[in-house]
Amino acid sequence: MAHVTIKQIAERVGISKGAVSYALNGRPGVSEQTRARVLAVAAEMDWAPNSAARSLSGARSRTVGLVVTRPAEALGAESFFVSFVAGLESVLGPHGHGLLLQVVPAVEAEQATLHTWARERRVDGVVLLDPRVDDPRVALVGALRMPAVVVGHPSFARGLPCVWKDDAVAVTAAVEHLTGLGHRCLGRVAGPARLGHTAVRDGAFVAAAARRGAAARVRITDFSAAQAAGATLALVREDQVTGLLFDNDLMAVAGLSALVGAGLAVPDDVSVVAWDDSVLCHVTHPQLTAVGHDLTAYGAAVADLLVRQAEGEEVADVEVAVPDLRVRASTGHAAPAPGPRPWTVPA
Amino acid sequence: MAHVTIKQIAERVGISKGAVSYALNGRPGVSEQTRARVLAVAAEMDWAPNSAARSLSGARSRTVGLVVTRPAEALGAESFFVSFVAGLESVLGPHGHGLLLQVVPAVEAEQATLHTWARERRVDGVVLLDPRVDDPRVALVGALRMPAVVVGHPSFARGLPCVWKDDAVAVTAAVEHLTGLGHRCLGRVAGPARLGHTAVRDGAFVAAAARRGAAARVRITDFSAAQAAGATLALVREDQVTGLLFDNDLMAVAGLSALVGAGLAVPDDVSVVAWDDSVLCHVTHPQLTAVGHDLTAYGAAVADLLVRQAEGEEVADVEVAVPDLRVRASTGHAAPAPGPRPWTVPA
DNA sequence: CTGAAAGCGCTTACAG
DNA sequence: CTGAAAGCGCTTACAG
Repeated sequence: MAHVTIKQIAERVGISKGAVSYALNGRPGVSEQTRARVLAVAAEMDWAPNSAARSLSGARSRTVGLVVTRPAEALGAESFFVSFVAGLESVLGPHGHGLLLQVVPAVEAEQATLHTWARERRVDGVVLLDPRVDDPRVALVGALRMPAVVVGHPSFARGLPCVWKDDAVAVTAAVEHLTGLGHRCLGRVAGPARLGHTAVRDGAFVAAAARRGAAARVRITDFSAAQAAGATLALVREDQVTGLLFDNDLMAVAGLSALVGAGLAVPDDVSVVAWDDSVLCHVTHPQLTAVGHDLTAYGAAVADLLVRQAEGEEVADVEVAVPDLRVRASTGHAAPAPGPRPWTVPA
Repeated sequence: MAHVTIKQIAERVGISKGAVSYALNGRPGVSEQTRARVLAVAAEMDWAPNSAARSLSGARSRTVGLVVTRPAEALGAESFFVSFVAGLESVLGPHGHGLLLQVVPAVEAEQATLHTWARERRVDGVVLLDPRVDDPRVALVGALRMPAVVVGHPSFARGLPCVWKDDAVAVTAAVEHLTGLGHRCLGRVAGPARLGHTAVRDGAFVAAAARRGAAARVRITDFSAAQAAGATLALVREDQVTGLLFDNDLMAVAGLSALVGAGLAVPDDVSVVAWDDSVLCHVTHPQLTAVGHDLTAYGAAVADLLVRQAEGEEVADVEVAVPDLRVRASTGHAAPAPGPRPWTVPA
């Protein structure tokens, strides 16, 4: 049963290989009767097209590539990852496409991977995660003439098709939630400055706070738990912040722990808002208010755009649903009387 | 520069395509002088072998497959995932192999994927994660004559090569740590019973507790945070457990939260030991004692075995380092006087 | 040491 | 509607 080819099907049915190919691919050139017979025999023989042969004939590999850079960018995205990939697969699978995954230590290696994939014709297109400011990958895939979809804001895609969500609106909702609770001094524990979405969120954060007459402080981190904890305590102790917005769930959990460890109560002393709303937000005490989104739908939209683009279709940018704020126990009213607090005294 | 083929290299150097192939693959049949010239020209033209053509000629696709089942099994493995895959890639990349990833909703779909990959000749071999008791995939890859490596204990691999670590020894170390602190009644929050490693760990847990004269209770869960929280409270309230061992980090965090939410202190009332020791264990308060292992090395060992097997080598099972216990603040001395406690009164 | 040729399993113009 | 043939870009016996 192994290694069934169209040649064997052709012999069994008594027609040429070419006719078998037409029948199998639903193209004109064979009678419906012949087509039905071919399909039946192929199914009976458990035939499937040899992917290498198909790629070599047509131009397509029926494979899409995804490079994940680790550790910095990816660490924060661990919870992101499985859901997003599941979304990709929900579209790729039914189209018969595979997902080639590469995990690399740094961004330089990512560019080398894209170059190699292009030269080897391994993939029909690639997903570009976490676009950076002046991202070199954008120019690279252009030079390689490689179909690509940027997962992020159009301003970072510079002409490449992208799938994006409006983080600015979500940040604004979080800020208004906190100011609505009476918080007058807000802090944001952000990811690396070179990431495009950091810039978008920072800008929206500062603007939204200003509109509400609240102070806004941003601290940049590398997504690590240690830096998240440090930034959290610095914001609260040095900047008198009482309401915090984090750039992902893991940092929010790390920040929560740091606060509790410093003798501060959440939400009585400080309110905490996470970002992504993975299962982590449900396993803390108190549970975390979070900006949440549908990662699976996000991945599906990316795959859809990529497949259509690889098939030569003209595609336009896609905006998915705006992330929404899911309020839980980690956000509460600010203390009525602002002013010096015990913990502002140097430890 | 696009679409460079060996034909073009042959023309440029002035020899046949066959000779170019020999030179490029380091095979005898060309002079060293010719080989050097070919290599130089290939590099200059930025040539790389077309992967489809190479697969079609030889039998190899230079691709390895990994199927991840979601949600149940995979959810607990999210933190597991990126490190393990990074380990796989650290070996696959230098060998020029790609990793084809599929995320499927259930185990039936996983078998369909393996079948499809075999028929399409998409992969040279597959990684089988989370072996189950009487795992149907083991028989399937045998029938498909598909090279495979089982990530788990030899008793579940039934003849397939496997990479494993001695969980029983690690469980025993955790039990002895807890009994050494004076705990006389231990609980284990386990994953699904059908998973092979659940059986191994359950058995070691009960046996080790018995050797120390301690009581042992096991509660099976589906890896969800909700069931982990429920099992934790049931063990403590109904079974008078004071020392807990969890099957992964996420469940340990969920259990910790449930305990704190129920007014219990960790480690003063209950000690908690997590499993995997991902970053999650560092972002709780208190930080979690955990059984930890080197996931990247684990993945690298799997990839090494798979590549060697796909190349036709006879391979033997590989045992990687025994997971070790990393003691932190979540484990402490048991209350000296056992007996009824306040929280055993029905809430 | 080198060249000419067949073949891997498909797809796709091109004739009948 | 159908068949015979060329071609995708490699690898690999087989002759010289």
